[in-house]
Amino acid sequence: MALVDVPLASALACSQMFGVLSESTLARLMTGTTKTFFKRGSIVFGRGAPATGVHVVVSGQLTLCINVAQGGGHVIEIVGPGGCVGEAETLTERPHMVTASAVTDSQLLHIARSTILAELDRDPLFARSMIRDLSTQLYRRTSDFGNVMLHKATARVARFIIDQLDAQGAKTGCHVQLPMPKGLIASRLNMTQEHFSRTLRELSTQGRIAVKGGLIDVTDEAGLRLLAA
Amino acid sequence: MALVDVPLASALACSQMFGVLSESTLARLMTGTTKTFFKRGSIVFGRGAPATGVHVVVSGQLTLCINVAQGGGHVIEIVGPGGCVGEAETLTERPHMVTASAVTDSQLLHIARSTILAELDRDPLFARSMIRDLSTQLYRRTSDFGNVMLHKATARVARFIIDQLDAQGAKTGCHVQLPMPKGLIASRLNMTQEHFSRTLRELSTQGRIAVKGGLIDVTDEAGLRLLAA
DNA sequence: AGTGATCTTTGATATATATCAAACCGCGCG
DNA sequence: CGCGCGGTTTGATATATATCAAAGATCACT
Repeated sequence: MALVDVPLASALACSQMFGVLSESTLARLMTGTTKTFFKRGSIVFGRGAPATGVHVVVSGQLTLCINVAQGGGHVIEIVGPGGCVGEAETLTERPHMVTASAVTDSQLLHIARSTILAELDRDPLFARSMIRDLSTQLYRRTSDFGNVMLHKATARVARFIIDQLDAQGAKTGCHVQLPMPKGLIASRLNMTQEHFSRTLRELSTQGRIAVKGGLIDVTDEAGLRLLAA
Repeated sequence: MALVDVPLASALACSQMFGVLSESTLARLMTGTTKTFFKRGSIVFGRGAPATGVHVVVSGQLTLCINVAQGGGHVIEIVGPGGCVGEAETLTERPHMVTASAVTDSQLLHIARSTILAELDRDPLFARSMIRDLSTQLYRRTSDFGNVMLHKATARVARFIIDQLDAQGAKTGCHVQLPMPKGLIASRLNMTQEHFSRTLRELSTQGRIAVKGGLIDVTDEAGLRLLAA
């Protein structure tokens, strides 16, 4: 898979968090920024390691896993292009609690902690951007937490499909492309691969979806949404 | 229970988040701050309601619950004096995802959203404080999430007791006072009251703890810590 | 096209946890 | 003192989910 070598600045500017910043802020941030590349399956940082800074995903996909290295633990988050990982650890000066690994070949940017801290002091707009980012992540994490605690496996799967449907937009009609191997999705939903498989089957015998490999055809969106409630 | 009526400023200054701020910042914040009081069992804000600002706990205890009003849903967080709730929702302008209710009679401070936003723009130190607070919460929430996903009930209970032990300090020796009714703790640990009760019993027949009502005597701390790993 | 490596499905079984129902206890209150 | 009531325990049972084992499918790469 050939990767376009995007210039640093424009790469940064494409991300949620850094997109709104001024030219001069970006310029200063770039000082402490390095391009990094991780092959599919490799580890970006491991649980327990000190946080050296923030990683921005330019292309590819990362998983954040709890407990074990090797991406083997439970997946708690999937991060795609424009996303950002390691903020909380960088800012609290605590070791990483999660292991980040590349699901696919991934191009990242690494912004050193000192650079982040310095810029936070310098540019109020950057601070605001960071605040927005952290708030959003906290909100999302809380939401996920609730989902796992509150709903049964079927509901979690239904919700995941619905979320994907919403995220991938109406452009695909009623089709959803699973963003990664089913095993990882299962883990993200806090269930085993086997259980996930069976749940998918169950949903499809109920006529709500049709599964063709990693492509899911949502045939009864209303019903799914009801299940996901 | 008689509550001391603490002056606004010193109350604010006692909290984690606002303690480090300058006099003038506090003065400006107080402009948008009101004292509020909630009786045991009453609801501070409900899921779905728009976030009007941040609540600071001066005395008492709040639970944050997912899904249902009445404090009946799953407890995801217990907040005591010095703690702060509603930051993420206030800053992302999204409705509350959790219901906050008072476990005991509680004195709170409410800081209006506009005040928060204005001060974030004005005082970089406040912004930094907010960033630290959000990071810490995100880190904690992630940690809790992992705990629930990864560990069995026994381990979660063990960890809870250990955490309480650490939090209440060595001053109490090896005794832990449960901070709230067992049913709520069970919910916080994502299990039923019954299961919690049985787990406690199991731990005590193993000789690791001794339970006397809401008071727990930790007789084998090392063993407990092992279980909690 | 073949071939290994990875991902996925299926089946049988074990286990953790929830649910339902009832008894029990401590405690404020009349 | 006894009464009622929220909180807690206990027991019997049901259910959701994990685990183990093996077969099947898919896909990158030769």
